[in-house]
Amino acid sequence: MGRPAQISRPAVLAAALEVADEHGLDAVTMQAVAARLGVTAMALYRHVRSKDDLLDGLVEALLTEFPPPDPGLPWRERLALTATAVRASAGRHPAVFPLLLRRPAETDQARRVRDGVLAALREAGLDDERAARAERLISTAVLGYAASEAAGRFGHHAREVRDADFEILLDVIGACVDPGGSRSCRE
Amino acid sequence: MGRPAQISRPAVLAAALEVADEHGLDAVTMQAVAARLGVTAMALYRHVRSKDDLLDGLVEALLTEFPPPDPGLPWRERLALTATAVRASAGRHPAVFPLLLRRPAETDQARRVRDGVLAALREAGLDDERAARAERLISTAVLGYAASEAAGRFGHHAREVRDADFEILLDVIGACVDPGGSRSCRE
DNA sequence: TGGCGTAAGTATATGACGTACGCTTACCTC
DNA sequence: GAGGTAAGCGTACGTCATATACTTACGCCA
Repeated sequence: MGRPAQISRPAVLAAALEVADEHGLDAVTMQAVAARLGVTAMALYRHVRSKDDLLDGLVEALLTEFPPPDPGLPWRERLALTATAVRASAGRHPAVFPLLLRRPAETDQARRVRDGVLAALREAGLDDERAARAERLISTAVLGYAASEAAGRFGHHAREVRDADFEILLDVIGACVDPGGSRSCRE
Repeated sequence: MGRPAQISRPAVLAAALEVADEHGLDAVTMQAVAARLGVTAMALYRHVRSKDDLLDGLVEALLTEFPPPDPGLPWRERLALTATAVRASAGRHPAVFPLLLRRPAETDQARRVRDGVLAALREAGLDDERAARAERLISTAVLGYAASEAAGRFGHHAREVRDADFEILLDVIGACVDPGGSRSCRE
């Protein structure tokens, strides 16, 4: 019952993401997002609780962008694919990405990604505690790298340099987890 | 000549840091900082160019908090001390710290810290290019860890767990740079 | 002694922002 | 159609950063 909806929560989040991508995070105002949807700012409040809720939703939307890696692949490849997907997401949405590091990350999508990483680590032979620890460190390093890159902390460096940096980061992570690595994070 | 100053740029930054520590980054408004100093908001503009300049100053102030490690110490210890100091700074000022990852970090203090790390890495035997690369990865990992911890991304974990995580991070970094480490970031 | 220049702080105003509250609109079900 | 109800709107308020112009309080020079 009631009047038919012109907008929806996903539409609000999509519009907000567009605004952020085009004009930066500061340009994400209730009025700007509403204008893009052809409604008034107050109309958004039927679909998001507050501006903070909208920003949380943006983070969630970002994490939904990349699919989980094929579970048939070996663990190391799954880790690399996930990390690369995260980095690519940061590249597509540099303005929004830093929010990932500031917010609790206890949403459904965040859990989905984390569980995938945990599964890969357990497959690599780590017990629950060590896998949890490794996941924390790995996601911190990857998020930190992606956020730094998105924020332009490496901005004066060419793309190839940053790609090489990231490869090394993946190598170190892999070597650290791999049972064959001599100085691993497994002891 | 002119009227004697009641406030100064350092005083403004100190007041802003207090506000941030006590009530969070969002509470750092020109009015709140000014009120703490007993002046009007506009008086601050004699000492900071804009609110952004004030926030940049906050980051700078944070980096000034810890002294450079004793140059007589071995490189590995210097790295660990710097990383630990950065982490401690994040612990003291969790609200401000995330700014470090969002801002260019091309200020004097940021350069001072970076140059210290670079010197340690060159002492470890890395050439200029590899040292620069290692510095980027190391500072990203350390900043990322400290920021995550400050933002509460590991919040539900006990202090000892986080301390142990950080130790492992330092170990991995050390092993990666050390000439003796088998899978190092030096090749 | 007194005015002048000048830098510090104030007063006031503006426009953008987030959001509370109450109203209108447009659909659904009887 | 009449009523219920959810969606979107109009209006209003308080807060924010900041521009502009004013006032205050000092050192200097006559």
